[in-house]
Amino acid sequence: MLMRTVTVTPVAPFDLEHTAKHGGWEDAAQGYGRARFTRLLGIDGFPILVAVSSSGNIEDPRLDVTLTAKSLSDDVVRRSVTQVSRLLGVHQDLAGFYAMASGDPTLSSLVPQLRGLHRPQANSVHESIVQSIIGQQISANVARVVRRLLIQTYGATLTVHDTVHYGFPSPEVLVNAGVQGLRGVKLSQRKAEYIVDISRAVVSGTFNPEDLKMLPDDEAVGQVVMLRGVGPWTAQWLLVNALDREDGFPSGDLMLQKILIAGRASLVMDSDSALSYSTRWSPYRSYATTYLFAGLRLGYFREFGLG
DNA sequence: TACCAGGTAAAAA
DNA sequence: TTTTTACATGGT
Repeated sequence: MLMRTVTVTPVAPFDLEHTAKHGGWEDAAQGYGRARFTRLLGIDGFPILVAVSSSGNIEDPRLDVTLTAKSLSDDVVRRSVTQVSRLLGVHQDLAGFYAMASGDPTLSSLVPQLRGLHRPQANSVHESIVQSIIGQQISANVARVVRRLLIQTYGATLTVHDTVHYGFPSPEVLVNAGVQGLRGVKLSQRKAEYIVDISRAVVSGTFNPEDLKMLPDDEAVGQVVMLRGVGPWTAQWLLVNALDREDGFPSGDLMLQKILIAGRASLVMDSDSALSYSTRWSPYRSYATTYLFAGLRLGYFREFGLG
């Protein structure tokens, strides 16, 4: 087993714990513990374990990225570092969002507590779509159980220091697992069909998910909702979680609607009124979304019965 | 026991 | 065109 360490300098301010622990979905393929972010990547189909720790501070951040794999060419190292930089959103400039948030009644007290939180990005567009389909209509806790089962059943593995690390299953593996295989990890018949169909389209080249990154927001949404199993909620989360757009807003999200009600003591909130309310945060709505959910995980809305 | 949860597609009206 | 309904399952 080989190891290499590379230093990455994020755009300040950057807080690794906030970004890796509170910024996105929990996931059996990646996680934060002992002041380190770990993730198993697949580069050219070979598993690469990535571990990231902070060696600077929030205002002068530096990240030590350690790669572990059976072989590590310079090219693999370079691509792995590029990928993990994307995962942690190190290039994102928070200044515009912070300026907007300082004058906003809902965000002004929350945002300083999360200073340095960047928006984590999914490992791939395909992975983000699959994660979202799993999460449709079920609670975050149930979704976590299903995701862990899927990843530990079908993901690639790499054992380092007697610890087994899991990667997220590739489209090929999900096609081979088939609908029956996915039902076995507690997915519904319908969600299993969605995931197999979309994965098959990726494998066959009918659908090239990474091409969405080159499209404007509305065109990317228009393309992805044509997939069976992907609706507006999934498409909007994709803008935030995988396409690295600054102004996505999943207005149909029930939990987000509840957060908005809590923040403004409003009586009712549906998708349209949530979208209407959110325009005050434009063009930084992806940041607002990420910060609100991070606040939720930290118990910031507990007084309103949330979290 | 019932009901809800970071929705969606398909059927029914 | 708009309104229901089925879907799976862990937590409360």
